Amino acid sequence: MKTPPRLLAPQRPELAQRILQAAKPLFAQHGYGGVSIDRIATAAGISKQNLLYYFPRKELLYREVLGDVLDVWLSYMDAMSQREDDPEAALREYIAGKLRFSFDHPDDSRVYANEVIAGAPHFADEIRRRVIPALQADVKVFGRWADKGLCRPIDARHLMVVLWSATQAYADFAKQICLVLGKPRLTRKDLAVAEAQLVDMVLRAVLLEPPASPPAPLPVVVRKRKP
Amino acid sequence: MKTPPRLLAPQRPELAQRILQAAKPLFAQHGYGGVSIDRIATAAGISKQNLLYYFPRKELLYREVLGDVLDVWLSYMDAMSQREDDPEAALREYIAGKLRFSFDHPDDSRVYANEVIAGAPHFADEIRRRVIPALQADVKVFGRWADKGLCRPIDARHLMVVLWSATQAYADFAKQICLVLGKPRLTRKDLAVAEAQLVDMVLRAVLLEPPASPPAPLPVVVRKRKP
DNA sequence: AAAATCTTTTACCAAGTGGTAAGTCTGCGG
DNA sequence: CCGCAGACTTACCACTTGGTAAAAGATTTT
Repeated sequence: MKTPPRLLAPQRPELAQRILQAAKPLFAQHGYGGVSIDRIATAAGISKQNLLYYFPRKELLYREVLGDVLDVWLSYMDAMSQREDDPEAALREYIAGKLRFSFDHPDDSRVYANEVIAGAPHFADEIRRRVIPALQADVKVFGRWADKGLCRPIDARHLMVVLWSATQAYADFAKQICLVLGKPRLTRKDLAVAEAQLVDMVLRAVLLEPPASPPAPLPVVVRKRKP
Repeated sequence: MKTPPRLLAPQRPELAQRILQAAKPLFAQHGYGGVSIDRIATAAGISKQNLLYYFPRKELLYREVLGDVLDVWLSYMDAMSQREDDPEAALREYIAGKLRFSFDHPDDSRVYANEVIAGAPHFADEIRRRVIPALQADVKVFGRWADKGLCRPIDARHLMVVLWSATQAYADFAKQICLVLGKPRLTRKDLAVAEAQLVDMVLRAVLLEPPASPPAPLPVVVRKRKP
């Protein structure tokens, strides 16, 4: 018997890993159809045919990238189910985690965004299998919180839309946000401001009794010009 | 003073218009690099060379599409400056408008999203010229509201991020939201639920005195199975 | 050292890419 | 009827696309 068709990587060959790393930012920027395997190979410092040795078809490579992306993404998202008892702590942790993901792995976020915008042509099944259940678990947590009188009865699904989109915007739309903020790129400080404000907003929407008015030293409204 | 002259808009040849219409959904789904002019031509029902007669280079066609997209987008966004006096009404109108845009012009939203995710390689200048000023005007409105004691002093820029991303998510990430909601596609009713909840959330975050607890018949938390 | 396996390169291909150049076909005013 | 400009087609081009086939190196196993 030969090596079984390897699907997911039990210790992936080093070069395969390098290829995936090279492919990620390219797929992130240009989408599946916008990159050629040749460009990826060049970016990885090898020949196209050598790349095809590790990933016989372009789509296979892409799916592998997407799979890795999803692994990382989900690993940042298990805060909600951890703190079943404490909505405030759970939500704080969740938002912080998702913003950290956007800051630390912007390309992952963009790859995923591209795939979804395109209508998830290569990954709808995987999303159904791995993302939706995770989300539904979180939605149920909200249901239990509401039952226990720990939070207001809201439609958790739409709340998750706000949470996901607002946090991922700091990765996917970073360029635009930079233009808005007038900076060349986002810093951890920017993300901290975003986090404080988003947390405050969500807690006000979710909790029965809102947090003490300004829960943290809220930032200045608009930067003043020099006098 | 008049509105700055549209570049190529004054009575565009009918066929050119049809080409742009055909190009939009393709760019929306696949991004700039993911579509060939040949596919666009076929979608428009003409030959590639005939397309090149109207748009001599691919990038020109793309920019024209982007320009149209931006026109539509901005036309849905002037609510904030209209109601200088009434934050609540202004925000309600603004969110409703942006959600209407997502529902009525999802492809426009996606084209724009793709461009920004790619780092705005073809349109950074246009964004600087047309989007950023519009946004900064809105930010200033928040500043005046705060000065007049009409709203809490928040960082309006990050609030706009939430507003933009959350509303556009219903276009860009429609596929994923459908999977989450378990429906084949989004309906006006879904958007109405989203609107009610987002409005409620934002008003709680922005206004000094939050809206009466459930401002509208809030939806059920999770749909029940049939008994 | 020989065999077997794993890795990489060379050579090649049909189809598709954005784009050019030169025609042909229409309608229309003179 | 002519000329002529705008609209469209035919023919072509160099280059890139994803992918195959096979041979040549390299490494490990026997």
